Amino acid sequence: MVITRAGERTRDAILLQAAQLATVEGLDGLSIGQLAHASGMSKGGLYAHFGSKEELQLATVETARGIFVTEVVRTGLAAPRGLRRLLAVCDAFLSHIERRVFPGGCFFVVAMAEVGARPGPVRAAVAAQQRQWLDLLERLAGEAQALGELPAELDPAQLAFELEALLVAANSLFLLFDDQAVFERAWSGIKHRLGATAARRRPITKPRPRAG
Amino acid sequence: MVITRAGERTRDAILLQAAQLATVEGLDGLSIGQLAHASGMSKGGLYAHFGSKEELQLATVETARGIFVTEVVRTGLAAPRGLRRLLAVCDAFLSHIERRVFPGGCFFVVAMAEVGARPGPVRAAVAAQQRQWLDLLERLAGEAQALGELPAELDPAQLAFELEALLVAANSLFLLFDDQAVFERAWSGIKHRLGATAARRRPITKPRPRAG
DNA sequence: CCTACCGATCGGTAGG
DNA sequence: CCTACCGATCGGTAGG
Repeated sequence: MVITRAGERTRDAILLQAAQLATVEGLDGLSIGQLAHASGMSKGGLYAHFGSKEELQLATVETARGIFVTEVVRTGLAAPRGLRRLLAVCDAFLSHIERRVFPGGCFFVVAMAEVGARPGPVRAAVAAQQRQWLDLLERLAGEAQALGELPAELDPAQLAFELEALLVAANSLFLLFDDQAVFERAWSGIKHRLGATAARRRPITKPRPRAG
Repeated sequence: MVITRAGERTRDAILLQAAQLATVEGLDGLSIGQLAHASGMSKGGLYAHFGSKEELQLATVETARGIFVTEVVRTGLAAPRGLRRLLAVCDAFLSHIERRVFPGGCFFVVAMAEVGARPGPVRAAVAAQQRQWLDLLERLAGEAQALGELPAELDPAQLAFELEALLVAANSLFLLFDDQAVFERAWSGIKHRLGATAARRRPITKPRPRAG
């Protein structure tokens, strides 16, 4: 099978739409017909790219992972190694929520809640991403420790759990209450836990308006 | 309209089913036909109790709130006022997850993720419950403070945010990874944050097996 | 990538 | 509380 460059671009555009829509409608609530319409295609056209809804969901998770890596991981890793890098990753996470990179907040928070109780390939894909994310936080905590910027008796895995908890809480309560104050709460908790005094960068891009 | 006792019991049974199912399928994924079948009724029979799907969803949120109050709030409030009561509420929350009172974990975590980006009556109902829950944690933190069991300079609202974050993270990661170790992580974070040394009660009821 | 179609199920209603 | 039905949409397929 020959995959043309145009075909790839179409596929990418569909999956970008899918990742965005899934944070509002859910990975299951997102229907093929709805996605086809949003992409300006026919349903049949979509099935030329994805053989089944589950295949589409898996490709959507993979696309969301790519966006997450670009927006959060790479942005954070640009900071100098150690405590600053750990803080920068947390900052980048909060920033991508505040800027509404996904209209419904963190893609993986929505996905976790949706497939958490439904074993299968989609849950496995979401779990793998979450595992990598927690491992990254743990590794960065360990590096900060190695540089003497965090107490040696801290458990990096425990720290990763607590940072993840604060970040996700900010995401969920921001969406539910539409109140930016939760970012201050999360950041305050993170600083307190890490014994740091760093200030958050302000988002550069303006937050996108909520879809009516 | 006369509401018979039998009618009330039927309604309660339907809503209990709905609350349980919604934690797996979602409030939207839960269909009227599916719920009718699970309740041993016809679809038409369900519409005798609820005029629309949204009405059913609102009644389901209310039922879930009732279960949450019984399982978590009342259980926790039975402990003596102060730090012990705050810890008991957190313990009761973790226990209701561990015992799988809802098959898909905390009802309101699922609901928040689902309706967080979709304004409407259902989101408002979920937000109201969440507001009450955070207020409860804040009030209990304040009481512990008044008794001198927590430092006076702590912000009770900030504390409530952080406790909620740890509890919800335990819920989500427990479901995703099927690993009870997250309860220790959450409890460790809670104790650390509160400067407490309390041990968790072991769940009395055996965890229910996962639905295949 | 399209049109045209399949059976199944969706939320909801009529009439009893 | 039931049966019987409505139009719309679901995931998916055939054939081009």
